[in-house]
Amino acid sequence: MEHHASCSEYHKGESIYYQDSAAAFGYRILSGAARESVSLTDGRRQIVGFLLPGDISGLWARGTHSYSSEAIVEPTIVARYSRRYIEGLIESDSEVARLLHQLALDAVERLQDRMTLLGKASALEKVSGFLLQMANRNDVFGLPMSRYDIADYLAIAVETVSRSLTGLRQQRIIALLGSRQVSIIDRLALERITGREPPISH
Amino acid sequence: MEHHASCSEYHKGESIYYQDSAAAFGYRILSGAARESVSLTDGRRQIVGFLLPGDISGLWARGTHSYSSEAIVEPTIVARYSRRYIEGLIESDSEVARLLHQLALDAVERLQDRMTLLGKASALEKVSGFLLQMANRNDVFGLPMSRYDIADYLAIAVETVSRSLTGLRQQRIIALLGSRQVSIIDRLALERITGREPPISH
DNA sequence: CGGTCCCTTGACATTCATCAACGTCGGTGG
DNA sequence: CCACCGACGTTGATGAATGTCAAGGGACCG
Repeated sequence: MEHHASCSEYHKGESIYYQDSAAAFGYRILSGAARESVSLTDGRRQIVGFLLPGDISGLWARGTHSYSSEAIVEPTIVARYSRRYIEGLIESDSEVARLLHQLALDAVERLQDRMTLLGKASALEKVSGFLLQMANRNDVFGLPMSRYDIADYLAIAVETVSRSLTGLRQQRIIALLGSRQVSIIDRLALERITGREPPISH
Repeated sequence: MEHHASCSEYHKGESIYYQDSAAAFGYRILSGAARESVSLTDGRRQIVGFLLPGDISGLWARGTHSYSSEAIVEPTIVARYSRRYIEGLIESDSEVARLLHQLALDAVERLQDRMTLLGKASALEKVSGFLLQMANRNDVFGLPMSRYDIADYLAIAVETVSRSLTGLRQQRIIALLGSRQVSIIDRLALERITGREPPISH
């Protein structure tokens, strides 16, 4: 399948694809990071997801992309696959079909996680949940995106993101090594803030 | 496939499946309605989705259900399918595989809609967007769920839902025929609110 | 009746968005 | 090298939106 892919390098801020454009390709981030966003007519922007290395994008849209996608680190390298080709493969190769189905399930799972994040009541809960999502078992990790991106992702103001982070820092729940590097000191406290209930036995 | 299904009738408030229980079955609502919810440690509840007749549930979870599901109207009739059986079918019947894949894509689409709803800034925007989602081409429709359910779905307080609705009613954008029946009078105004605008003054 | 939901409204408290100012960092050109 | 600039991040002050608390009414049911 790899020889049906083409790789491109994108600069920070550069668009990978545009909202409402024909969804002819699937994309896969090889290095760097990107954001998927919707822009509203009044200039507000809603970020619907971040793409990290290994992540797939553009495969679930029907017809046209619902979102646009832009690189957010310098540089970001992306592989592009023809969807027509992929869909042909699905028909002929049940192994590929299974893989694609699995990827769709992954997408559902991530969307559900994101939903429960947005459903949180307070800004502190949202930020804490976001950090836990970004901390993939690793207590120290980098944030490739800006505070503005985080704000638009969580649907709160930039200032509130900043204040929540300094609040967490002052309580020694996290430490910040520079503004884009986070270290979780007290993971339990973070999880308590987000408030997911432990399993109930029957 | 139908003879591998079993139908059950649920009373209002009765659980169809439980959070963290083994996801052994897929479900399909035949009549009535249900809600999918997560309960948080502090007693708050987050509703992640409503299930209306024809809707599918439980097929995307891996291992255990992330949510619990309860009937919200009296009575609610649900068909239950063994997932093991379905997964066997996927292997052997590419037609079923395609159908299931399609259903997964639908699920992604609905989750994305819901996400953009939650991403809205103001409560009025959320409620308006919710009404538009429930009004499926039909300007007059019923709301099977209570105000509390709507509140937990949109992550706002019950009182705010109520106030938003009376606000819309006072501006003659909607009419309420009893508390569970809505008639959209000015769909354009609703869409304008959802799109981007601050509250309209009177 | 008397109880229990469900819905609405009012009064008040709190959170958060907004506006404004300032600091930092990295790049760029004088 | 330094001055300047723009992007980004933080902090403070303030008002508006919304959560919280309280009360009451209506529908349904025993």
